[in-house]
Amino acid sequence: MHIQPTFRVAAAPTPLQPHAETSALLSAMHPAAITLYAAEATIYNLGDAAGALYFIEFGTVRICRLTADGRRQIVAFHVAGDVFGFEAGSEHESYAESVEGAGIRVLRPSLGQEPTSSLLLLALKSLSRTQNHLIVLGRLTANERVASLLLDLAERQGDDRRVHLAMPRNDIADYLGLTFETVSRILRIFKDQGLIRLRSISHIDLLNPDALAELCQ
Amino acid sequence: MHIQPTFRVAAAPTPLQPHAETSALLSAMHPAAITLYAAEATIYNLGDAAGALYFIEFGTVRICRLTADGRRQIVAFHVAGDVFGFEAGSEHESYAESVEGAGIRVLRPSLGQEPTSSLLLLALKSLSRTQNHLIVLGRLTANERVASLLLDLAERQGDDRRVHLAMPRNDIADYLGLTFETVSRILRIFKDQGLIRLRSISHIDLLNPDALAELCQ
DNA sequence: CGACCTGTTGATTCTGCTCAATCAACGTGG
DNA sequence: CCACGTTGATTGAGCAGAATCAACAGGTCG
Repeated sequence: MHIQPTFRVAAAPTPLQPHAETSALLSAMHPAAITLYAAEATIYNLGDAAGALYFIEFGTVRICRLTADGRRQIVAFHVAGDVFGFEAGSEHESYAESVEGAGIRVLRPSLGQEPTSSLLLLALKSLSRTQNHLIVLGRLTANERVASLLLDLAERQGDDRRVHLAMPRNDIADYLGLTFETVSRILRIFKDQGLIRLRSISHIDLLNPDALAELCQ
Repeated sequence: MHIQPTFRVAAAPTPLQPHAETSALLSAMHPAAITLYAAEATIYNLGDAAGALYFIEFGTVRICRLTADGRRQIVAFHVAGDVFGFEAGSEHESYAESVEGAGIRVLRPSLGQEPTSSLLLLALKSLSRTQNHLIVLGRLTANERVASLLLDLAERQGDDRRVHLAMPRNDIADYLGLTFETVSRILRIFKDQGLIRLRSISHIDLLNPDALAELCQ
């Protein structure tokens, strides 16, 4: 097991039983042992050879793309149970970093093997999620974007009343196409409206999920 | 061959030799005969049963998603040679319409068949394209968005100096996360700057592709 | 204890939206 | 053939939402 320095787990590791297609994939692809990544560690970089997939045991991962002048767009956040690393070409067109500390299994494809249906399904789910995010970036207001993120995280974390924001404000902004100041302001607005409670900087109670859902329409 | 009423082809049909993975897919999936669609015709709708894929012989297709209150986001434009219709679940989460008249072959999956690698590759290319569009919507200015569309269309149409805008301004706006007035204004700005020439409402000459490329960084 | 980093808050600016008028292209019916 | 209505595109004026610039607070680490 490879351990990176200054490892720190922000949240308690929450192992998660994988979905049907994920466990099918895990058995088909001979997963490696868990590699531990420190917070802010690079998992793969722009231009790295693609092919392997990554299964998250615990922690949070961000997938990023850059404009030529360095503006960053976070394409996706992945959490425990997710598989990421899909790439159409032979090189990664994005880079992946751990947000908090994370534990990840590398899945290496058996050479010359035809793809399984579970692999295709995972790729298509990724596509569906990404398409959905296009609506967020293209057609929702800043308020609606933040509300949709809170609800999305709540759903993925399996608790519809409490959300753990593993990522800093800046990451949220780069995911939602906003600035971190705007994210901060909108959280405050939601607080003032009694929609949320800021238990701590990274823990938020959703006091009125329905009103939030109403918002992101 | 099924023919829809009031068929009209805006541009001359341009049959295109498919890429390697596409032709592999075509032979593997027993394509149906070409169906002709009139302009603005529905190819599949929200909630329709998914599973089939669609190969474009000629014409342009838009894939759309809606917010709950009816705002539209065009998730992708597809042109001759493209395959679309991928869906993770059993129902379509978006709808597809012809922009101009279009000729399309339906590809029906052989039941119980494992996916081919060419199918996965096409899905991953779709994912890559969609991720790239996230940058456009999340991090580019209005000028940069329009410039990136012009260059993208030029590249896909195989002529780096002339672009055919098959879709109305409103579609461009809903693809780029703008309003149609803004699209119109920016085209005028580009014209005034000598970057483009509006040969007609739907035909644009790129007088300075490099400057446009500079723009979208 | 001081430096640094993240987050919050305020003031101001500006990009792109909204609302509105006008125009051109096209089709229809008198 | 021309008047009229319709639709998409262009252009203008004013406004609003989010960005930018800036100051400051709180927590963490050396």
